Amino acid sequence: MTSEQLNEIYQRLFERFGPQHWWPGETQFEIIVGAILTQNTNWANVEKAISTLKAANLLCPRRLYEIEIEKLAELIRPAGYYNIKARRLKNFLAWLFENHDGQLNNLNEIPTDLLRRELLEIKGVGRETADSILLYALNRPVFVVDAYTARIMTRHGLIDTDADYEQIRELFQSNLDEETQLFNEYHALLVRVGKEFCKPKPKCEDCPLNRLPHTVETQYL
DNA sequence: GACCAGGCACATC
DNA sequence: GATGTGCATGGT
Repeated sequence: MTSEQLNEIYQRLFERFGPQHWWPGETQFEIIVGAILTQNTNWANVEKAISTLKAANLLCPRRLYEIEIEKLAELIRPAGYYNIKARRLKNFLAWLFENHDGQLNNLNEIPTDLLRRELLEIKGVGRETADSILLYALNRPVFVVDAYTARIMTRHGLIDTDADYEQIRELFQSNLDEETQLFNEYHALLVRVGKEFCKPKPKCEDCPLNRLPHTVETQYL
């Protein structure tokens, strides 16, 4: 897997789909909330929960920090796993208020690698959630790996089927220019093509990544 | 009705 | 370290 191949994949995706305008959220905090709510969950369901929070004027750190967890759980119900996700949102806010004065702006001074370690210590914030927050909410050049990324790359025979999260992230980060905008668009494009073509039971014939270098036959492994 | 969706923590071996 | 399981809603 070379830097040229990774850049070619990006070019093909961008030419086919164009800019994806990620993350679909208006504020830093909305992006963070979305990153937690979308864990193993369809984005359409997350949008319902976000709309409810927005309508209740709760999409701000202070008010979400102060609301009772039971009320929060009920409000985010459409996003699924609502009890556990309410706890995870509370865990993030506890960290923000107890360590950084409740101000997202205070995170700007922290080096990316240190901030990533801090985020990963929050119960309910794993690698993908932490990296999504870093890239899309905090504009740090961190490549986000998700289920689509891994599935696309393995199905094309471009990485080992047993490659773990950090190995896949390393592959992208070390072979691409370390630019926030490139990582942003690249991940969004992988999700875009993954939703349409790289499903568990795929219909890959018209995928723009077809024969790069895989063949249609190898996709059905 | 089965399957899937932009994960994660925890138990167990 | 690898593998299995609970968490839950809504769309196809």
